[in-house]
Amino acid sequence: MKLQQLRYIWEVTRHNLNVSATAQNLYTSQPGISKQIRLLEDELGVEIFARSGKHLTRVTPAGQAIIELAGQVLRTTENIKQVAQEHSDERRGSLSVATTHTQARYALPPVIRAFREKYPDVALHMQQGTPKQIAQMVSEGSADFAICTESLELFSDLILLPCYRWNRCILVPQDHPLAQSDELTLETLAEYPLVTYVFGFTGRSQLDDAFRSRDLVPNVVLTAADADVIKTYVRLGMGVGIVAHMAYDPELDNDLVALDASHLFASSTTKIGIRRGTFMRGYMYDFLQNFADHLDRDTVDAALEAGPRNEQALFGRIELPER
Amino acid sequence: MKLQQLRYIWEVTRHNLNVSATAQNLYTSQPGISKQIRLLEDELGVEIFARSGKHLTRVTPAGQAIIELAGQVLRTTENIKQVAQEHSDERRGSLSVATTHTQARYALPPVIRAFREKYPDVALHMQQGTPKQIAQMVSEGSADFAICTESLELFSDLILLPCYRWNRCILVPQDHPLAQSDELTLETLAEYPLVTYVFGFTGRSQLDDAFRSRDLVPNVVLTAADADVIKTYVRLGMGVGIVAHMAYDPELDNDLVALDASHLFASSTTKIGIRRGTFMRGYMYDFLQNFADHLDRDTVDAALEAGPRNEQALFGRIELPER
DNA sequence: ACACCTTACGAGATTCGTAATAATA
DNA sequence: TATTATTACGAATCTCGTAAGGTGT
Repeated sequence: MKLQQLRYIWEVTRHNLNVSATAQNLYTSQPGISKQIRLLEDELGVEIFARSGKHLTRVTPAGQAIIELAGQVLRTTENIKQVAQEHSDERRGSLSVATTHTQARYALPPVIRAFREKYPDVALHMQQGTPKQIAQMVSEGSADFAICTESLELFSDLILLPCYRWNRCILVPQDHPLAQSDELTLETLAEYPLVTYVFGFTGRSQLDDAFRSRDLVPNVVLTAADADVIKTYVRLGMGVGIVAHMAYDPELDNDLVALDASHLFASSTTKIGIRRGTFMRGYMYDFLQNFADHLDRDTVDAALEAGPRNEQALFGRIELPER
Repeated sequence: MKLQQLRYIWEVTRHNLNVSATAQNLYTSQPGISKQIRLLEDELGVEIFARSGKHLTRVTPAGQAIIELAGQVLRTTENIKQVAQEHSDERRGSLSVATTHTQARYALPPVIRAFREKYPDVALHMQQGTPKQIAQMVSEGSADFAICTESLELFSDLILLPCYRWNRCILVPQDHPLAQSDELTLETLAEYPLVTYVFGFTGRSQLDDAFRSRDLVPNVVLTAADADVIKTYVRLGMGVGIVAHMAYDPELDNDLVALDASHLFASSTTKIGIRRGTFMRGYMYDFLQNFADHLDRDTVDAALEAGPRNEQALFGRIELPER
């Protein structure tokens, strides 16, 4: 059994059992991978992939379990490398952050700036995606941190660190009737065409819940994945925008009127997801605390050690900052 | 990074940093190991072992962490092999049981016999040792099950499955004054020279506790690791024997008188310790339930899944059999 | 002086890539 | 027919064991 063989079966599975595509992705040859997989199967005495003729069609039950364990092995070897690098040069390394537009655009810039200054030799990667995609990335090990508000709960191998709470504001052009209103209600909102986030993004579910609990059907005429697009269409008079409060910039957006909507919707919590068992570099702790001050090293370690879904016990008492 | 390199650093550590001894044990050459370790250190950019001249003197802090992770990797690869074998032939495999004399001699024989009959193609290994040694073996992965009464709690990576409760009896020659007594007390016992287990063996601590709680100092004139030795010296008139009840065989030991002592000492619990994360073969579940009927597959799985030291929650309500 | 690790070197095995072959959708 | 996995084979690499060389106790 070789580490490469384990990597191959893992990667082939990740590439929908397409050996050719896997080979290209790993900059090696199809026959090389094919052969190593064969050798591993021979050594173990089990078929990992079921073949029909010359195509891999599916993973056998044994393969299922083996690939799972192979993933564990690969992640642990990754940790070994991290440990080694931490001890050889704690200022060098890499950090891969997967996040959504909202975080990348409004919450992360100051954190990233400070991090770059303190750790100029850490290669920083940011990957943008939907909440599900970024959670998947971290779960697979292709990113270190997932930062978003939704979907992280779906992956049981992620540790969740709550960071801050936030709520929404209503955006309208200055000449809009609502611009003058001082007692905003859901009922009023429901009368206007709305422009807000796509489902699955940036606390959209909390928004729907609020309307539903009053038996209202909001008239959402346009949805977008980020606030910048939403603001554009609000400016075009397409409807009333509902965005995260932090997405309103009093200077850049001074052509729009922002009305606080904290009383209309339940607040959302932005969290950071980390793969259980990840080795934490020193600069990772630093990044976390910079993003949310209550996430000091001890708290994070405790969360990483804790069993599945123990966040409540750890964070139930902490007063999260409000944005 | 190669699996062999990880195995080498792990084994060298286990052999007190003696590369030569490790090489002999692994049937390979010293230079081979030396070189692979060097290569790994070069690749990782960290020294794993500290050297003074040409001797390995100790493990570096980085090495400490790396070796720990290497152990994880090796155990996971072991699990991969087990999974493969389970799927290729569920009747073939191996089972390594580490246990003490008392279990091996009095509790295990019927279980072993039944197991051998049902699984003739499973290679069965039994290793005898002190409770600490056998716990260590399982913790290191050189045995699957640790079966004993003491010391298992000391290893936090072991899952403990309580099996049965037992207590002691007093053994005396037929002409001994105590042979007639019908109301045995600790005070009486304390008047006679005693022969019993060595400290750290077979519930010895419960025995000491009982005397101490009455402010008595037992006159222990001889200690042994097993009941057979103890009985031998009881026969020689060396003193009054205190052994596990199951160690008295009415037929073979009919020259001795056994007096029940359950009312004098707290009962002890024999447990099975399994390394957390071990892949369980089908025949392993069978072995467990054969040894203790309440250890069915679901119960065992639940215990293996549970967090550290959750045994109380799982087994608190189960009435353990008494022997 | 002994035990031990490291370096040097050569034989054997392994991996990997190219080219050719076979099978499926 | 186009795509994809397997087989064949040769070149480069790597692993491993023997023998020699230093180093510390």
